[in-house]
Amino acid sequence: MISDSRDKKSANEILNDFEISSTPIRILVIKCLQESDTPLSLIEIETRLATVERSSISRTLSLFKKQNVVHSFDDGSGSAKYELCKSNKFSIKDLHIHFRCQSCEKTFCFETMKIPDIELPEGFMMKDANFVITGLCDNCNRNNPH
Amino acid sequence: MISDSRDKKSANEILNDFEISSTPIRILVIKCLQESDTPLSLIEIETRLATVERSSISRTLSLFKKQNVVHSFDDGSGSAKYELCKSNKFSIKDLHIHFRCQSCEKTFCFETMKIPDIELPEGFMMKDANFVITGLCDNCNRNNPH
DNA sequence: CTGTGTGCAAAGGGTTTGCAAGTAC
DNA sequence: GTACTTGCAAACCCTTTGCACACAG
Repeated sequence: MISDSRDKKSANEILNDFEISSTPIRILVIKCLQESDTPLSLIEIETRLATVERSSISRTLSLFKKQNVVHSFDDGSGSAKYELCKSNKFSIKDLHIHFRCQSCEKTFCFETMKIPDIELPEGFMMKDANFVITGLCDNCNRNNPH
Repeated sequence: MISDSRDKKSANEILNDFEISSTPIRILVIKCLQESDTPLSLIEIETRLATVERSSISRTLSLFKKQNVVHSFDDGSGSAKYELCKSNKFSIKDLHIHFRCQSCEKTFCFETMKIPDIELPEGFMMKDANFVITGLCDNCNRNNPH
């Protein structure tokens, strides 16, 4: 399976690790995210998993989010995007920059580009951050010269 | 008027500058944004301008956005926030970091903190960016010690 | 038998749009 | 009179929820 070369764990292993009982839909959702090269929205997952009800995916994602199996962020497209977490413990240090192409609408993870350290004003406390750059991706930039 | 000390121009002057015809609603929306110390959502503007229809504000904001009178960004609250632009020409260099407090739900502009320069992968082109930090603001942090 | 998981339909929140009446030049 | 503005109602998009059935332990 393609995904296994990249994300070592099987869907079942992930569910075990996070102490979530294994069900067909949960496995499908994890595999779907593993096999995608970009973060996906609820509806994109639904499209890929044609047999599964949107509400079931929604509930699955809520559960995954609560348990830190997935991380969600808002890429400005109008719908939240979901990606598998690398760790089962949330850390600001793991957050990376995302890029959304205005032309092909794909959202890219720049996993090596961590969100820069920001010195907040006195008293402010950072809990989470979302840094999304929009523009043209490599491919669209070449095909749509301005 | 309070706002005029901060944003030198009157609503009418702004409309003139951007070559948008002056109407009562447009003036109200600009004043509302000038008088607010935080960016506002469509619904927050509607609440402050009790007499004006939501759809009219929506159309006004669309027009303002197109003409670069206002800038909109997504703070993760579920509704887009609008703030007046400092310049009538959009520039990535003017973009600054926003902070949303999870407790009081206020969104702050950190105008002095520009969005850091990011070196994108080969071929990618930045057109816009949205960097929102969430957490606790000074005030809520003090009142809700964890 | 009891928990949990799922599908369906409906509701919800935020925003935009069609249309017709109102206004300005 | 023509073009632009506005208000109202309805539509729209994305997501969640209520409920009843199905299924596993």
